Amino acid sequence: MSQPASQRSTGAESFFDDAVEQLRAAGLRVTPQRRAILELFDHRHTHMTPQGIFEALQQQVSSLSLATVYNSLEVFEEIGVLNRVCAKDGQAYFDPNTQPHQHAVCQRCGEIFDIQIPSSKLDGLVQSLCPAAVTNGDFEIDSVDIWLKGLCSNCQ
Amino acid sequence: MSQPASQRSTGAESFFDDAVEQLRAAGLRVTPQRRAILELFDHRHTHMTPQGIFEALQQQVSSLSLATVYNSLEVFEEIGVLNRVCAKDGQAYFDPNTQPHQHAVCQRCGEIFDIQIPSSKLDGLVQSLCPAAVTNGDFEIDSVDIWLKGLCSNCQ
DNA sequence: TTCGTTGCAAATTGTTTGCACCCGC
DNA sequence: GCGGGTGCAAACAATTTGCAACGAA
Repeated sequence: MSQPASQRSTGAESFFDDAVEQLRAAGLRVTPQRRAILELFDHRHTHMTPQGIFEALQQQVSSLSLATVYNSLEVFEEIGVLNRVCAKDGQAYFDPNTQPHQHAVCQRCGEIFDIQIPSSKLDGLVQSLCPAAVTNGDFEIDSVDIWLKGLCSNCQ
Repeated sequence: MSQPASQRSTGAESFFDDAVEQLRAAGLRVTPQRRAILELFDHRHTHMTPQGIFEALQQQVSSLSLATVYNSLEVFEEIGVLNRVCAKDGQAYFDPNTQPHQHAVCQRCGEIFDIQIPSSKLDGLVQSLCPAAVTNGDFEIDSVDIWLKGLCSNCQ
């Protein structure tokens, strides 16, 4: 199958290049720290916590501050380079996949996986939930967040 | 419509009575503090945070400790009297509805509403998601967590 | 009377903030 | 050089824990 292009409106090649471009477009600076965080997401294309990012980087980036990691992640979220994902463990995970998608969490290892649900299927779901779905009268549904819970292939 | 019975295997009358019965059945003590928390859930049948419960009760229950609230909630969760619900705001909410159900969150006021989705419909959804839904090969789906995001009737 | 529970305060954990110094543009 | 960014340490917020006193069974 053809790999889905993950670029945004800018049309850059990779996640990293695209992110740098969006930083510049927003008038923000491309610092070594931000570069390092983006490169990390470019290599491991997974969901990571601020703490995890910090630990992964403090070896290579001398004197990196956890506060800077938080700061950068917030910036990345604001310009749409990363998505903040709040898992049930109370921690914030950041996701380089900014396309609409859903998640599956392994109940044993805690790893978060992306799920691509065709928007048509999702729309159908929302439609089927709409009528009298919410107990308290009419609730105007804006979006749907689906979390599958179970076991990943490694933990089964 | 007939109101759905919310009792568990014990067959008690109200949420409060049922909860007390389950406490005793588990060999745990029914203290004034635990009673107060259960009564609060019995009156306001909604989702509450530990802090919110504490604030609601410290007026009537002299010298109630926040630690006790946390402690009691953990006990209630363990014996199946309450469900812990982790919302996106990072806070833990506790839900007296222990039947399988889904949630809708108002993006403005933050209130959490229960949604009753027929299990047949939910099964259908899982079925439709199962085949090749998860990017990383086979993921063994155990349960599904659905969060509708939007505006409640009050905030529209 | 006994042992589960409570209250308090201190410890943890995740995240934010204030501020002087630094460096990308 | 300017002004945004960084690092550090302190501040916060949510939650947990240690321990002596307490009280439900």
